[in-house]
Amino acid sequence: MTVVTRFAPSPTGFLHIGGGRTALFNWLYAKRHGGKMLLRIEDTDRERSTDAAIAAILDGLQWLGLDWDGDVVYQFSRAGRHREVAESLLAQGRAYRCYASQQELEEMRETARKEGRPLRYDGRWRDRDPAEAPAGVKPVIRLKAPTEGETVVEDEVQGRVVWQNKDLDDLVLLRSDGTPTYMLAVVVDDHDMNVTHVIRGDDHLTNAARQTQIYQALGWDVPKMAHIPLIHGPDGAKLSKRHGALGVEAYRSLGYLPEALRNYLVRLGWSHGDQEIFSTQEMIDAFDLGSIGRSPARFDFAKLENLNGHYMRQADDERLVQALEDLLPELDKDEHHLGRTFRPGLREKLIAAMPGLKERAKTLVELLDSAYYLYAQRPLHLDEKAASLLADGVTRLAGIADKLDAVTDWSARSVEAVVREHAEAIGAKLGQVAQPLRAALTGRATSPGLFDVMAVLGKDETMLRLRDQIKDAPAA
RNA sequence: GCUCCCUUCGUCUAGCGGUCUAGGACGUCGCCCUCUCACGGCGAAAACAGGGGUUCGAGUCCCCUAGGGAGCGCCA
Repeated sequence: MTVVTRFAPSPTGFLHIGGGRTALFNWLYAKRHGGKMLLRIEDTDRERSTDAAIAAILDGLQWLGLDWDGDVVYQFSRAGRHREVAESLLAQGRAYRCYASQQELEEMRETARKEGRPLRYDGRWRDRDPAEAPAGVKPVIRLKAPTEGETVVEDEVQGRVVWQNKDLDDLVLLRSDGTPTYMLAVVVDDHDMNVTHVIRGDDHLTNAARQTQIYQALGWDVPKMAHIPLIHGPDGAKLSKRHGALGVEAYRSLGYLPEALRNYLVRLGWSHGDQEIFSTQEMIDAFDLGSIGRSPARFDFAKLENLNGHYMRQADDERLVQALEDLLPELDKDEHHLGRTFRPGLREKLIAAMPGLKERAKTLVELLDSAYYLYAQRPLHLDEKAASLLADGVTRLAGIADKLDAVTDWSARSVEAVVREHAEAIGAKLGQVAQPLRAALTGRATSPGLFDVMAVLGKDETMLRLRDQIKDAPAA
C-alpha cells in the first residue's frame, strides 16, 4: 500500500510556522516512502475562510519548497458527500437527530460547570422518540457514540492513548443547516482520499478519539495517526505573533533562506542522533515518525539565525545576489535608497564581493546592509565609529593616496603590498593604517577584508573616496 | 472542573536498565587565528523537576506530587 499523507490547513490566516512544520513532516514522510502528499483546504467555515489566506498558504508552501500531489481539494465542495455519509449513519441507527436548542446546550454546560461535572452533551435526544420533536426546530445529526468500553488511538508519536467512552459525548456530524462539521468532513475526506497517515498537531489528539469513533461507526479502517507536539514561544507559552507565530512569508522578508528554515523546522521535535545539518535529501532519507519527541519545543531565533548563516555561507554567490534583489520589494523601508531592483553594475560588484560578505551575515537583510560600501554614494557618510577611527588615524594616511595612485596593476594583492609598506615606513602596525582606511572607504568600522574591498571598488572609486576623506587632513 | 499529553544544560536534543564521572548543537564566556567584524580552531561553565518504589543496578520501568500544554462548540 502506498503511503498517502495530507496537509489540511484551514484558510483563516497565513501559513504559520507550526503549519509549515506540519506540512514539512507530511511531505518528508511521503517522500521517504515513495508516497504522495495531498493538499486539502478546510474551508467549511465560510465566515472565516478567505481567498487571500488560501493564496498565502499555497505561496508559503511553495517558498518552503514543499509541493503536493494532484489537485488541491477544497473541503467545502464535498459537503454533499459529507451529508450523504451522515444520512447513511442515520439510516443505520448509528446516528440520531437532536433537537436541543443552542440555549439548552448553553444551560447544560453552565450547570455542569457549576456542579463540577464534565462539560458534555447529555444525550437527551439519543433514545427519544422523534415524534416528540418540537415543531419548527431544525435538528442536528449526532453520532450515537458507544457509552461503554474504551476508544483507543495507536499513535505513531504518542503511543497508545486510551479514552473511556463514558467520557466522550455524542458529537455533531451535521449542523442544523445541513452542513457538515469538521469532525465528519475530516473523516470522510481522509477516507475518500485514501489517506494512510494523518500527521498533524497534537491539539488534534482528542479529536483523534472522536474521529476514531466515526470511522468505527462507518466500518472504515482508521488511518495511522501521528500527533506532533506544538511549537511554543521562547517563554514556553503558546506561540504568539510577538515571537514566532509569523507567516512563513514573514521569515522570507526577515531574510531567511528556505533551506535554513526547513533545516531548523525539521530539528524542532525530531532528531537523528547528533546530526544537525540536513540537506533535503538527507532529511528525506532519515525521516521517521518514531524519532519525533513528545514534548513541545520552543522557538529559538538564535538557532535559526545560526543555521541561516550556515546556508548563506554555503550558497552560490549569484544565487545570493538574486535573493537579495528579490528581497528588495519586501523590505519595510528602503533606507539605502536602492529601489526595487539593483542599478546597472551593482549586481556584478555584489557578486565579486559576496565571498567576503556572506561570511559576515546571519540574514539576507544583514547581508544587504553590510554591502553598504558597494552602493553608497560619494561623499560617503561615515557612521560614528568610522568617523572616530578616521579622526584618530587620518595622519597615518598622509601620503598613502599618492602611493596607491602609482599602482598600475590594481588588485587585492598589489594594494596590500602598498599599504603594508606604507605602514612599515611610518612605523605603524598594519591595523593602525588599515582601520582609518577602512573607515574612509566603507563608512563603517567593520567590513570584509580591506584589500578585497579595495579590489572590488576599483582604483578610481577607491582613490576618489580616499581623497574625499583626507583632503582636509593636515599634511604630515 | 473533567479528559488527555508532556518534564535531560538558558534553548533544540542524544540516551530506548549497566558502555552516563550524561554526549552533540545553538547561545554564553575564554584563548588562538587576524587589518576590523565575521568565519574557522581549541577550551570552559551549564541539565536527568521532586519524592517514593521495582531491580544486583534507573536519566532509562511503575506510582504519587509539582509544574507546563492541549482539548472539552451546530470553529477548524
